[in-house]
Amino acid sequence: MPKGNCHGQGWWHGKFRGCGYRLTAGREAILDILSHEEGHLSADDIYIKIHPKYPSVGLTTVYRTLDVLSSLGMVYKLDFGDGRSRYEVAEGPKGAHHHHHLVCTRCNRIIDYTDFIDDEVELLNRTEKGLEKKYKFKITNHLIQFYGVCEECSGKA
Amino acid sequence: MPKGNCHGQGWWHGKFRGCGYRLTAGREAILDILSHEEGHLSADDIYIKIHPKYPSVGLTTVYRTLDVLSSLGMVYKLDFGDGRSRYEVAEGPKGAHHHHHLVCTRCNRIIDYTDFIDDEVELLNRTEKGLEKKYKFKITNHLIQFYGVCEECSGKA
DNA sequence: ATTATAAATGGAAATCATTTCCATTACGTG
DNA sequence: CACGTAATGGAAATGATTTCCATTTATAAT
Repeated sequence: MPKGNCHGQGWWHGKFRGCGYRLTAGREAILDILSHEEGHLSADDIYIKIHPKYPSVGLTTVYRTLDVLSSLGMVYKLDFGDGRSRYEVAEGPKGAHHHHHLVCTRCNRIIDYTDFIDDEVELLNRTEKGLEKKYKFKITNHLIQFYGVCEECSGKA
Repeated sequence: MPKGNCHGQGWWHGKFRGCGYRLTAGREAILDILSHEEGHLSADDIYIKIHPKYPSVGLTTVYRTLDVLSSLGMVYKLDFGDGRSRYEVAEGPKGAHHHHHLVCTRCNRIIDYTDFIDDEVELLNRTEKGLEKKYKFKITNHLIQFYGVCEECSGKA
């Protein structure tokens, strides 16, 4: 039983079982890495991190699991323009705080920010309601990213 | 001289030349397609559309040109999660109207919307200013997308 | 106009993330 | 404990994008 786990095993377990998925060792390992590691991991990053402890978990399984997690809404699949998908745990019941991303187009560094999030979310909710009505579109999620040049890179001119 | 061209050749020309790029036939053809075609074209879409008229322009050149256009900020490179990049002309001096995207996660249809854009942009500008100061990050661009299920797909249940 | 030079090109081959295939294994119900 | 189905791993396939390199072309200088 991992300590400091901000999600609570019960949640994963319930979500999986409820949708007819089985909670295997590999899947737990992947979720565990995602919720304990900082940053925005690619499938390969996760594979590498898991491998020492679970050498039997293959890259294919990592991809498959990330798909499942993503379709369950437990994980967000992100694109920062570097040619590979990146994943991060979604906010669970007691989960991570809502945040958005600043993407440096020079060095590809990602900064998570939570500033102004309340205003953003408030506006987004309003916008979502309006869009849902107008386009008869059921909105489940949103993405906001700002692109630009980070402090280090702008120093380097 | 294309008619109804909402960008004006002068702009492209100036932007290219000013940055030391040469304005070749292939590059013009690509920009032309992008500014006259509806939708969010992939590199291959563009290649196919150009090919009948410019059979000598290769796919490699399409990719290269899109990179240049993208780095000049004349074209946005977008990811809608279907495994290929999509491109659209950025707003030029007299260019296309600012809009964001609704992405259907079932059928991958994209809806452009301009509703609520003014409020969004107002908030974004405020947020950008705050973020720039706090993170010493020079913001050049932003991305907003909503994900969900479109009318047709929710009918199909 | 002519030429020199560096940029741009196309086509084939290479790369690399992701998916597919399929025979084997393991979960969880009965 | 046995069964049926979901899950697995590893190799091979796929498909978008990039790289290579010999050839062509746009542009600035003559």
